[in-house]
Amino acid sequence: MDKKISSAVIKRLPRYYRYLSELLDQEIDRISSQELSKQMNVTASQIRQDLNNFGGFGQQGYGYNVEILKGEIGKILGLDRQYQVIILGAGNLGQALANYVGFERRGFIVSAIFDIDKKKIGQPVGNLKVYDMAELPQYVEENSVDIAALTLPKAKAPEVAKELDKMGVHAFWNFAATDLDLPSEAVVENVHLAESLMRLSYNIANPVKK
Amino acid sequence: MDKKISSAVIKRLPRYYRYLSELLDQEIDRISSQELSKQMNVTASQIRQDLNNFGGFGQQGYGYNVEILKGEIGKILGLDRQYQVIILGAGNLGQALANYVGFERRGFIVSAIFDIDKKKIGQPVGNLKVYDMAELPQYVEENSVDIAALTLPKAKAPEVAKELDKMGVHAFWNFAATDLDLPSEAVVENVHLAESLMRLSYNIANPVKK
DNA sequence: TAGATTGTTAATCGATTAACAATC
DNA sequence: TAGATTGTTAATCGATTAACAATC
Repeated sequence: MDKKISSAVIKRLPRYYRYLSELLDQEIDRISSQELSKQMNVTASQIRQDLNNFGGFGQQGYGYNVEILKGEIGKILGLDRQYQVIILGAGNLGQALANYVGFERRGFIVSAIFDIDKKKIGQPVGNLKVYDMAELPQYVEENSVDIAALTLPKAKAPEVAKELDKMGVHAFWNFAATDLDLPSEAVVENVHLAESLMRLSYNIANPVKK
Repeated sequence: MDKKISSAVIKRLPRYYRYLSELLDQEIDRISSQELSKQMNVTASQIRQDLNNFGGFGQQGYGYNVEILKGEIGKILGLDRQYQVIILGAGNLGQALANYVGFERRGFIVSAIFDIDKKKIGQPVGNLKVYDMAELPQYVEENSVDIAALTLPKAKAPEVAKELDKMGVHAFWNFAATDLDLPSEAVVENVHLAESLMRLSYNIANPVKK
């Protein structure tokens, strides 16, 4: 019965969540769709439509309670639980992700980082040690793993993802410059930095004319 | 006269570019929209519509020449020139970006990295040294800077961006978890990793039902 | 109660897909 | 020439915006 939520809506939810968090930090406890729309540069109509995909969180004549709304969006986004994350590839980016404490605060716990490079194996990264990629199957068997972050070369990423999927890890945060091509149950969120940079260069090369 | 290209199209261009690069690596020199559509999992119609925003790059009865098409998309994306990039914030992410050689290959040259932390200033990052943020105005004056990558805390990012904009740097690759709010001529490409992770968790928490 | 603002339906706008004539 | 495939118009689909009755 639940009607499918469009991906356009889902893309916007984290931004609502961010703005609500900031309002809460400022100890603002209620907000109208109109006021929020001004701050976020979207239409009030869109905010109300988006939120009403999930239920009526507001109150006529009053607006939305910031704390409650933040909580509801958090639940929708699945932020009311913890996720165990492993990182595949201990290069610069993998290490940066491992060291980023912000993720931990939001419930994404990096529990291990793997590499194939003998020079890296055993080295410390944050308060972890780099594991040998060869130990991956055993690790996944013995530990609960919710998300695999792929920060390895594009040539390796699809096969490692496929193996992980077979081992029972079905959610991927993919930083490799390639598509993963996994069975449809798998969940993939791509972060293609090179593509992001190309969009930036497009907008530099093609300025909007006045 | 040029009709405005929708951002949906622009978002797809880098992916076309990536697939064409791979075809070229495989020494495939022609491809039809239908064959490409199969590989990329999009409709052939969409590919032809997208490309025809920019001109007729194909040939009836033949398809598209891979090398020529890649070159044309590269030009559209502004990849036929070099960009001087500076990085603001020498944390884990800033260092990872500075060390990532892939960008250099595509014409994005990281020429300097800045931080405010005395312990980091002067330290080597790749083959650069971390500059004192206080030297930023002088650096920008004396060197050409096309893009500023912002990998600093969200509390600092908007003000640093505003200063850079005033100094004449108008393109921002923003990794800080905040919106920048700059004059409309400025070009901003956001990479909000926390939001990306939330979309992943949404899709874990709300599996598509069969 | 009067005023404010939501929730929701209807109207508009834009993007995607389908179809096919043009043409290599 | 015949076959293939583009470029482009038309049809469909979906997302955004507008409007307003419901209601706090």
